[in-house]
Amino acid sequence: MHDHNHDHDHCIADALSRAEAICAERGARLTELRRQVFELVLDSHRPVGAYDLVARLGEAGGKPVAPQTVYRALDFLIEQGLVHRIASLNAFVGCSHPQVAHAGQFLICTGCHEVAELGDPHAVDALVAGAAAQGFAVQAVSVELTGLCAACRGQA
Amino acid sequence: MHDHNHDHDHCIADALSRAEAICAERGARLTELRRQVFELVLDSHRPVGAYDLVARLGEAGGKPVAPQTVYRALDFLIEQGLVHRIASLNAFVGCSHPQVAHAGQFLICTGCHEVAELGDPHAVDALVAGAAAQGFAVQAVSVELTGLCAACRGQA
DNA sequence: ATCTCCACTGTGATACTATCACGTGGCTTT
DNA sequence: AAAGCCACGTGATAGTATCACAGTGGAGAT
Repeated sequence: MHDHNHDHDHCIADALSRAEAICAERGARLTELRRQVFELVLDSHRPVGAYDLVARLGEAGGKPVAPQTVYRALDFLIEQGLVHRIASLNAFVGCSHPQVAHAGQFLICTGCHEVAELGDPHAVDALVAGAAAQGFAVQAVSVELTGLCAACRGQA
Repeated sequence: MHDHNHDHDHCIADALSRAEAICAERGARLTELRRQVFELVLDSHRPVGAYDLVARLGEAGGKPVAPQTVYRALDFLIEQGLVHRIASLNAFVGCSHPQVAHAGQFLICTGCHEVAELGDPHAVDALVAGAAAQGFAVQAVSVELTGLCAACRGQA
């Protein structure tokens, strides 16, 4: 599955504490709802649909939650750089390195549906430079690579 | 508007004749419907929503067209490399260089909403190489840069 | 201590995007 | 001529996202 020999519980706990630190530092309010949504997004390394989150919150929390509520929480988490949106999947993933601001570069496996981040500032710089050469001022970068991860390649 | 000193009518006619040549060569059938959809997509250099196309076909063609019909035509055009899908906008644009197969790299202007293509194979190669270094086999690449084009920067 | 404001959330409706499932007709292939 | 594939028609439905308005509670000001 998604186990690349890592302690996922620890991974989640770690991300949560980092998130708390980041929000505290910025004066952003990581409310209970937002924390719950963040936890659910972190639950796997797979992208999660907004309506999946709606459903899971309904199961877990007792009282059902409206889509709007989830989208608002996601907007917050994305603003804080804790969550990324995968445009090509209409889905969301937890960020692996929320400390440093960075444009997302995602490796999306069609086999196991896991998503990894590729931290290659050089390639992004090249893209931004190329755009600048055409007079284009880049504000946001979205790089999404679809394919097969190492584990899934092995199985095939 | 979107006029960077180019003859847009000629631009469309040119794209159409190239499309016909490409399809003929491959034995792909560029039917009347598909040609109409392609023309509408080319009509501006802005991304067009599928339902925009549905509406415009309804106005122009007389008999209303179902979404499914448009999506099928778009699927065909994308397969042939004549049209690209912009995931971050859920919209479609005509391809500038249908002759050569290429992964799309798009410059999306938030000012005028025009989309240009950035043909920088080097940056893409770097991304693919970076992915390969993690054992990831890339099948498809999506690069979308949002920002301000030269013209819109000038106005601001 | 109270007031006030504003950010957060609740709630119902609605818009927008995309696909499923099934049927029909035409053109190619044999 | 028969078989079969491909494009298209059609109605329903699934999936994604936002609008508009109302209530609530906490942080800071007076």
